[in-house]
Amino acid sequence: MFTPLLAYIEKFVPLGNEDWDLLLPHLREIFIQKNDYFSREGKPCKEIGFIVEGCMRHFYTKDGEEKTTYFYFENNLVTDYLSCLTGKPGLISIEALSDTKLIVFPYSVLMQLYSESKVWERFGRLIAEYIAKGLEERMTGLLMLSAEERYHQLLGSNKQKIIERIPQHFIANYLGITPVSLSRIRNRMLKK
Amino acid sequence: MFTPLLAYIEKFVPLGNEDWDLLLPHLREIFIQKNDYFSREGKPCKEIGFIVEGCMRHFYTKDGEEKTTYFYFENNLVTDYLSCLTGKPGLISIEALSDTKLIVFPYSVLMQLYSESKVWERFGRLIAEYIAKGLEERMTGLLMLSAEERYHQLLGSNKQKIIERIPQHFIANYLGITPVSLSRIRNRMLKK
DNA sequence: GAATTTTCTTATCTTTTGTTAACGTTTTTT
DNA sequence: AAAAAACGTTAACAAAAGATAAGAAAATTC
Repeated sequence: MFTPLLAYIEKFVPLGNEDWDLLLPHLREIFIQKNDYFSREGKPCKEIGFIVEGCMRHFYTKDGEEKTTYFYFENNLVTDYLSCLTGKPGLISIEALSDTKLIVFPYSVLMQLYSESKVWERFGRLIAEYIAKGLEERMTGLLMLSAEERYHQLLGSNKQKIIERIPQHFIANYLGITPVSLSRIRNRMLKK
Repeated sequence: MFTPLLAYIEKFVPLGNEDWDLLLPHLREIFIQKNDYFSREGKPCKEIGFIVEGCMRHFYTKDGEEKTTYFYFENNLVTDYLSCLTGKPGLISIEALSDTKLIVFPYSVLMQLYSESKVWERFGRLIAEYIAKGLEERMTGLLMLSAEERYHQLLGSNKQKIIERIPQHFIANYLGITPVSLSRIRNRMLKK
């Protein structure tokens, strides 16, 4: 039942039975319906989720409008990382884009594991490095590429599933532009 | 001689003498003159630096032009983190903006320490988390704030030293705009 | 399956941003 | 100290992006 999470973790570190058993009792399976929330702006996020099925969007609110800045898919962790790390209320919300099945556990448990086990501490480092790597690539893209180039990059990436499932105005936000601009970019592409 | 680095590390983890002694033999003090490089695009970055004095810029080249995207100051680590993590050639260069005094050590040594000592592994996690936090905040700014808002934020931040020492066209790049646009923003501010 | 809502595109207008170039100032080099 | 290079501002024009609204298509709800 929890094996997809185990497989994910083992992409980072080899887990002995005794290590896995430290986490196992704290795992729960939950379901979040489409349009319901995993984490809400203003509330501290205290859980880590692993998406077994479904997808979610990460967005913040500005001037009353929602701006989607990230997506989460199957076989990936989902959390308001910043809120977990700082313990402060989250600046963003995470909402299910479809009915979603998750494995969740408290961040406090993970912190506990960091102290108890060398393997888990290493996992914590590798995950943080993995996240930093992703953010750095994303940020470089925002600074050095035009919106059009970013869209092309997105189309050519392994994130192509984004395109298939996600409404376009969310993708526009992800690229840092308006839906109208994205529509124009798509239009231009057709003509070439 | 190396105490500023020790103090920096101890902001993350308490270091016993035996932990510090693992790193100490690998530390070197180096000087990089203004306009010389710490790391170069196309070459793997294999060293971590700690700036004792001076400052540096992090930039990439696009269409033959340099785009500055980050700055490093005293009492902070400097490295091409992405290149260190992946082992691949760096996409960016790091150049001294003034004569700079650094303490450096090989990334390979740090990785070795991660395996040898629980304290160092924890340090690696906390540093990675710290970097991820910074990147996330920066990226959120790029996506949810206008260039003008970002400039105001920069002025009001603890990074105000950036403003004092750094040529404005570098700051413009940092904000993701052209120098001309930044000049207009500044002009508008005067009139208010 | 009809009605409603959501999503995407297109058009128009406005604002912002980029580009290029000129000019004065400051800094660096020699 | 003079010459050269780098820097910041401004202006004029072009290109891109935002705002708004209208309409068509698709998806959802009832």
